[in-house]
Amino acid sequence: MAGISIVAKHLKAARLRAGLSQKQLGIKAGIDEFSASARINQYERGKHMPDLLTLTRLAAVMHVPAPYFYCEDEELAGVILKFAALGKAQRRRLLGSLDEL
Amino acid sequence: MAGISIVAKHLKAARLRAGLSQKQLGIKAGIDEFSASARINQYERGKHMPDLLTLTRLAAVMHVPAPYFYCEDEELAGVILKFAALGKAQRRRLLGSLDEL
DNA sequence: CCCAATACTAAGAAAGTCTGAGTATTCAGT
DNA sequence: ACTGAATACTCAGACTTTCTTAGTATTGGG
Repeated sequence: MAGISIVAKHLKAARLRAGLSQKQLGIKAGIDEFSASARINQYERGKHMPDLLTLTRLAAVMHVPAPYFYCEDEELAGVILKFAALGKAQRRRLLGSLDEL
Repeated sequence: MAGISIVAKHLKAARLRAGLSQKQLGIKAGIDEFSASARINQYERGKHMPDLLTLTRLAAVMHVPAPYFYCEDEELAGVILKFAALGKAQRRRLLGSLDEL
Protein backbone atom coordinates (compact mmCIF):
# COMPACT_ATOMS: atom_id res chain seq x y z
CA MET A 1 0.00 0.00 0.00
CA ALA A 2 1.23 3.47 -0.85
CA GLY A 3 2.44 5.59 2.06
CA ILE A 4 0.42 8.46 3.39
CA SER A 5 0.99 11.65 1.41
CA ILE A 6 3.37 14.32 2.64
CA VAL A 7 0.41 16.70 2.85
CA ALA A 8 -1.29 14.42 5.37
CA LYS A 9 1.85 14.14 7.50
CA HIS A 10 2.59 17.85 7.55
CA LEU A 11 -1.04 18.71 8.28
CA LYS A 12 -0.98 16.56 11.38
CA ALA A 13 2.44 17.83 12.46
CA ALA A 14 1.38 21.46 12.13
CA ARG A 15 -1.96 20.85 13.89
CA LEU A 16 -0.28 19.22 16.86
CA ARG A 17 2.21 22.11 17.09
CA ALA A 18 -0.76 24.50 17.06
CA GLY A 19 -2.47 22.51 19.83
CA LEU A 20 -5.83 22.14 18.08
CA SER A 21 -8.27 19.23 17.65
CA GLN A 22 -9.20 18.17 14.11
CA LYS A 23 -12.65 19.71 14.55
CA GLN A 24 -11.33 22.96 16.02
CA LEU A 25 -8.86 23.35 13.17
CA GLY A 26 -11.55 22.84 10.54
CA ILE A 27 -13.94 25.32 12.13
CA LYS A 28 -11.21 27.96 12.51
CA ALA A 29 -10.46 27.53 8.81
CA GLY A 30 -14.10 28.25 7.95
CA ILE A 31 -15.36 24.71 7.36
CA ASP A 32 -18.95 23.97 8.37
CA GLU A 33 -18.99 22.68 11.96
CA PHE A 34 -20.86 19.49 10.98
CA SER A 35 -18.26 18.35 8.46
CA ALA A 36 -15.11 19.90 9.94
CA SER A 37 -14.12 16.84 11.95
CA ALA A 38 -14.65 14.35 9.13
CA ARG A 39 -12.87 16.46 6.55
CA ILE A 40 -9.77 17.20 8.59
CA ASN A 41 -9.58 13.54 9.54
CA GLN A 42 -9.83 12.49 5.90
CA TYR A 43 -7.00 14.90 5.06
CA GLU A 44 -4.74 13.69 7.85
CA ARG A 45 -5.36 10.02 7.12
CA GLY A 46 -4.60 10.63 3.44
CA LYS A 47 -8.09 9.53 2.41
CA HIS A 48 -8.78 12.79 0.59
CA MET A 49 -6.82 15.84 -0.50
CA PRO A 50 -7.89 19.37 0.43
CA ASP A 51 -8.22 21.83 -2.45
CA LEU A 52 -5.76 24.73 -2.53
CA LEU A 53 -8.17 27.28 -1.02
CA THR A 54 -8.93 25.03 1.94
CA LEU A 55 -5.28 24.24 2.45
CA THR A 56 -4.38 27.93 2.32
CA ARG A 57 -6.92 28.65 5.07
CA LEU A 58 -5.61 25.78 7.17
CA ALA A 59 -2.08 27.13 6.68
CA ALA A 60 -3.15 30.58 7.88
CA VAL A 61 -4.76 29.18 11.02
CA MET A 62 -1.60 27.24 11.86
CA HIS A 63 0.80 30.05 10.92
CA VAL A 64 2.78 28.13 8.33
CA PRO A 65 3.16 28.85 4.59
CA ALA A 66 0.98 26.69 2.33
CA PRO A 67 3.96 25.32 0.33
CA TYR A 68 5.26 23.71 3.52
CA PHE A 69 2.55 21.05 3.28
CA TYR A 70 3.70 19.89 -0.17
CA CYS A 71 7.36 19.63 0.77
CA GLU A 72 8.87 16.11 0.54
CA ASP A 73 12.36 17.41 1.29
CA GLU A 74 12.43 17.94 5.06
CA GLU A 75 15.50 20.16 4.80
CA LEU A 76 13.59 22.48 2.46
CA ALA A 77 10.53 22.22 4.72
CA GLY A 78 12.66 23.52 7.58
CA VAL A 79 13.94 26.39 5.46
CA ILE A 80 10.36 27.33 4.53
CA LEU A 81 9.19 27.34 8.16
CA LYS A 82 12.18 29.37 9.32
CA PHE A 83 11.97 31.87 6.47
CA ALA A 84 8.29 32.45 7.27
CA ALA A 85 9.22 33.33 10.86
CA LEU A 86 11.74 36.02 9.85
CA GLY A 87 11.15 39.78 9.88
CA LYS A 88 11.77 42.05 6.91
CA ALA A 89 15.34 42.96 7.83
CA GLN A 90 16.28 39.37 8.57
CA ARG A 91 14.77 38.24 5.27
CA ARG A 92 16.92 40.73 3.44
CA ARG A 93 20.03 39.45 5.22
CA LEU A 94 19.18 35.88 4.24
CA LEU A 95 18.50 36.78 0.62
CA GLY A 96 21.93 38.41 0.65
CA SER A 97 23.56 35.24 1.96
CA LEU A 98 21.79 33.24 -0.76
CA ASP A 99 23.19 35.39 -3.57
CA GLU A 100 26.72 35.04 -2.19
CA LEU A 101 26.69 31.26 -2.48
CA MET B 1 -13.52 37.71 -11.20
CA ALA B 2 -10.95 35.77 -9.25
CA GLY B 3 -7.38 35.91 -10.51
CA ILE B 4 -5.65 32.89 -11.95
CA SER B 5 -4.24 30.65 -9.26
CA ILE B 6 -0.59 30.85 -8.29
CA VAL B 7 -0.17 27.26 -9.46
CA ALA B 8 -1.21 28.27 -12.98
CA LYS B 9 1.19 31.22 -13.05
CA HIS B 10 4.17 29.28 -11.76
CA LEU B 11 3.50 26.35 -14.10
CA LYS B 12 3.68 28.67 -17.08
CA ALA B 13 6.73 30.49 -15.75
CA ALA B 14 8.61 27.24 -15.14
CA ARG B 15 7.59 25.78 -18.52
CA LEU B 16 8.83 28.83 -20.39
CA ARG B 17 12.12 28.73 -18.48
CA ALA B 18 12.42 25.05 -19.47
CA GLY B 19 11.72 25.92 -23.10
CA LEU B 20 8.96 23.36 -23.64
CA SER B 21 5.55 23.48 -25.37
CA GLN B 22 2.47 22.57 -23.33
CA LYS B 23 2.18 19.27 -25.17
CA GLN B 24 5.88 18.43 -24.80
CA LEU B 25 5.77 19.13 -21.09
CA GLY B 26 2.74 16.89 -20.57
CA ILE B 27 4.22 14.00 -22.54
CA LYS B 28 7.54 14.24 -20.69
CA ALA B 29 5.60 14.06 -17.43
CA GLY B 30 3.96 10.82 -18.54
CA ILE B 31 0.57 12.13 -19.67
CA ASP B 32 -1.07 10.39 -22.65
CA GLU B 33 -0.06 12.18 -25.85
CA PHE B 34 -3.69 12.74 -26.88
CA SER B 35 -4.64 14.64 -23.74
CA ALA B 36 -1.31 16.21 -22.79
CA SER B 37 -1.91 19.47 -24.64
CA ALA B 38 -5.44 19.99 -23.29
CA ARG B 39 -4.52 19.13 -19.72
CA ILE B 40 -1.46 21.36 -19.46
CA ASN B 41 -3.43 24.17 -21.05
CA GLN B 42 -6.24 23.71 -18.52
CA TYR B 43 -3.69 23.86 -15.71
CA GLU B 44 -1.99 26.98 -17.01
CA ARG B 45 -5.27 28.80 -17.68
CA GLY B 46 -6.47 27.95 -14.19
CA LYS B 47 -9.40 25.93 -15.54
CA HIS B 48 -8.42 22.81 -13.64
CA MET B 49 -5.95 21.88 -10.92
CA PRO B 50 -3.44 19.04 -11.34
CA ASP B 51 -3.39 16.44 -8.59
CA LEU B 52 -0.25 16.21 -6.48
CA LEU B 53 1.23 13.24 -8.33
CA THR B 54 0.88 14.96 -11.69
CA LEU B 55 2.29 18.18 -10.32
CA THR B 56 5.24 16.33 -8.79
CA ARG B 57 6.04 14.80 -12.19
CA LEU B 58 5.77 18.18 -13.90
CA ALA B 59 8.09 19.62 -11.26
CA ALA B 60 10.66 16.89 -11.90
CA VAL B 61 10.60 17.52 -15.66
CA MET B 62 11.16 21.25 -15.11
CA HIS B 63 13.75 20.81 -12.35
CA VAL B 64 11.92 22.79 -9.66
CA PRO B 65 10.62 21.60 -6.28
CA ALA B 66 6.87 20.90 -6.20
CA PRO B 67 6.22 23.37 -3.33
CA TYR B 68 7.39 26.20 -5.60
CA PHE B 69 4.12 25.99 -7.54
CA TYR B 70 1.99 26.67 -4.46
CA CYS B 71 3.99 29.67 -3.30
CA GLU B 72 2.09 32.99 -3.22
CA ASP B 73 5.03 34.81 -1.64
CA GLU B 74 7.41 35.49 -4.52
CA GLU B 75 10.27 36.12 -2.11
CA LEU B 76 9.80 32.65 -0.63
CA ALA B 77 9.38 31.23 -4.14
CA GLY B 78 12.81 32.63 -4.98
CA VAL B 79 14.32 31.09 -1.87
CA ILE B 80 12.83 27.70 -2.79
CA LEU B 81 14.22 27.81 -6.33
CA LYS B 82 17.66 28.91 -5.16
CA PHE B 83 17.83 26.38 -2.34
CA ALA B 84 16.96 23.59 -4.78
CA ALA B 85 19.90 24.62 -6.98
CA LEU B 86 22.47 24.42 -4.14
CA GLY B 87 24.88 21.56 -3.54
CA LYS B 88 25.23 19.77 -0.22
CA ALA B 89 28.03 21.95 1.15
CA GLN B 90 26.26 25.16 0.13
CA ARG B 91 23.05 23.93 1.72
CA ARG B 92 24.89 23.39 4.97
CA ARG B 93 26.30 26.92 4.85
CA LEU B 94 22.83 28.36 4.26
CA LEU B 95 21.26 26.34 7.08
CA GLY B 96 24.02 27.76 9.28
CA SER B 97 23.17 31.33 8.26
CA LEU B 98 19.50 30.64 9.03
CA ASP B 99 20.21 29.55 12.58
CA GLU B 100 22.33 32.65 13.25
CA LEU B 101 19.44 35.01 12.48
C1' DC C 1 -16.78 2.89 35.24
C1' DC C 2 -18.96 7.05 32.92
C1' DC C 3 -19.10 10.77 30.26
C1' DA C 4 -17.51 13.84 27.04
C1' DA C 5 -14.32 14.89 23.73
C1' DT C 6 -11.84 13.36 20.07
C1' DA C 7 -10.72 10.42 16.27
C1' DC C 8 -12.29 7.97 12.71
C1' DT C 9 -15.38 5.58 8.89
C1' DA C 10 -19.02 4.41 5.13
C1' DA C 11 -21.65 5.64 1.33
C1' DG C 12 -24.50 8.51 -1.51
C1' DA C 13 -24.60 13.48 -3.09
C1' DA C 14 -22.01 16.87 -5.09
C1' DA C 15 -18.18 18.83 -7.37
C1' DG C 16 -14.19 18.32 -9.61
C1' DT C 17 -10.92 16.62 -13.54
C1' DC C 18 -9.88 13.97 -17.91
C1' DT C 19 -10.66 12.58 -22.53
C1' DG C 20 -11.60 13.13 -27.41
C1' DA C 21 -12.56 15.94 -30.87
C1' DG C 22 -12.24 19.65 -32.33
C1' DT C 23 -11.35 25.43 -33.27
C1' DA C 24 -8.22 29.52 -32.91
C1' DT C 25 -3.74 31.49 -33.06
C1' DT C 26 1.06 32.10 -34.00
C1' DC C 27 4.87 32.21 -36.90
C1' DA C 28 8.60 30.61 -40.13
C1' DG C 29 9.22 29.95 -44.97
C1' DT C 30 8.23 31.38 -49.65
C1' DA D 1 0.30 38.11 -48.10
C1' DC D 2 -0.48 32.99 -48.08
C1' DT D 3 0.26 28.39 -46.55
C1' DG D 4 1.28 24.75 -43.51
C1' DA D 5 2.56 23.13 -39.27
C1' DA D 6 3.09 23.79 -34.63
C1' DT D 7 1.16 25.59 -30.69
C1' DA D 8 -2.48 27.28 -27.79
C1' DC D 9 -6.84 26.83 -26.45
C1' DT D 10 -12.05 25.26 -25.76
C1' DC D 11 -16.22 22.33 -25.04
C1' DA D 12 -19.00 18.80 -22.97
C1' DG D 13 -19.86 14.21 -21.56
C1' DA D 14 -17.27 10.35 -19.17
C1' DC D 15 -15.04 9.63 -15.35
C1' DT D 16 -13.01 10.34 -10.71
C1' DT D 17 -12.63 12.74 -6.63
C1' DT D 18 -14.18 15.15 -2.56
C1' DC D 19 -17.95 16.58 0.72
C1' DT D 20 -21.78 15.77 3.69
C1' DT D 21 -24.41 13.16 6.85
C1' DA D 22 -24.90 10.02 10.08
C1' DG D 23 -22.91 7.41 12.50
C1' DT D 24 -19.21 4.01 15.28
C1' DA D 25 -14.57 3.54 17.81
C1' DT D 26 -11.29 5.34 20.93
C1' DT D 27 -9.15 8.06 24.33
C1' DG D 28 -8.57 10.47 28.73
C1' DG D 29 -10.23 12.96 33.02
C1' DG D 30 -12.97 12.53 37.30
